[in-house]
Amino acid sequence: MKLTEIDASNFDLAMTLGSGQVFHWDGIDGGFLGTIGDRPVWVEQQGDILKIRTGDLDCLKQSNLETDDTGRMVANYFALDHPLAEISGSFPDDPAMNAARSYCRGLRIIRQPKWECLAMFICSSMKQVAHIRQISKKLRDRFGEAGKVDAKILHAFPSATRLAQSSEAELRECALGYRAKNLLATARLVASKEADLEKWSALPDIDLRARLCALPGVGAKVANCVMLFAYERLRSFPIDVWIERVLREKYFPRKRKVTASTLSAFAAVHFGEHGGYAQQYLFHHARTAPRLVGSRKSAGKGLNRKAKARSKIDRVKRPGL
DNA sequence: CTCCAGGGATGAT
DNA sequence: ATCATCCATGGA
Repeated sequence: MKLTEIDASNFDLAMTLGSGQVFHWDGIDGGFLGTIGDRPVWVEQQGDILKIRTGDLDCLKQSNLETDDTGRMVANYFALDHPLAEISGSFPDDPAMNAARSYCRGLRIIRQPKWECLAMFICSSMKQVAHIRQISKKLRDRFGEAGKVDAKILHAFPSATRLAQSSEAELRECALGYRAKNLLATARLVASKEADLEKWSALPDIDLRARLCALPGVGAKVANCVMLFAYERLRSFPIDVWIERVLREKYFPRKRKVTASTLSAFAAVHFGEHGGYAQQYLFHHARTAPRLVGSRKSAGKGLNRKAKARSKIDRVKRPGL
């Protein structure tokens, strides 16, 4: 097995893979094992160098050394060509953004395969990252093509065609719950090319978002994730509960009646042309940065044990913690 | 506009 | 061990 090395400055592999934009990489032996499209890959960062080992899928043996493009393929996937200094320099200068910017140095928005990204974000609805990772693994192990890097076995993400041939019951066995129906319906649209994901690359943001939102299981949040992580639309600003909390706390403090559309309109103008990057930095910072002692104690928790009737009150209080 | 299904991990008790 | 909480979409 061949080892490839490439330069990767201003890049933090572990933070990038752990920031909730992609769900299938496993940390192993100081590196990460996963797939890039159909290629099994093991990658490890040592300073400004990425060390890479690749394998093949069992179904297509092709160890073709003459046309080896491993380095370019990996550099493209991790978007090492994004001008990160320029991008983070374009973020607004405000306290929340500045804290996230310095915390997330080296975090990149990667270029994911479109179908895989769309499918996983359909599965992500109402799920937390740990659980989405399990869904990804189950779908891969059950429906994906097997391959290996050295002796390590792993599976590529199944094609839309393959999932279109499965059943809702089979998908439910992968812990998808009600998402199974949406994933299956969307897989069929994609497999039939009624939804031509590659062709949609040519559409302007507005039209692309409209097409994505017309797919079963895709609303504004999922569409924005797919636009950002698979279509390189770096303005797209997905708003989930974490980001909503950040926006309300940091940018609309002590204001009630801030609607979802107010927030997305604000985000579009405040964070600018690389808003998606800004969003990812704010998201990762909010989720993983150590909190000050005392500020993380949930004041209302002891009170809401039993009464369902109180859940309404709780909901109003939550964003404040 | 509001309400709520859905289900497995997670953290509090 | 139980129990509340986390969560996006789509339909009532």
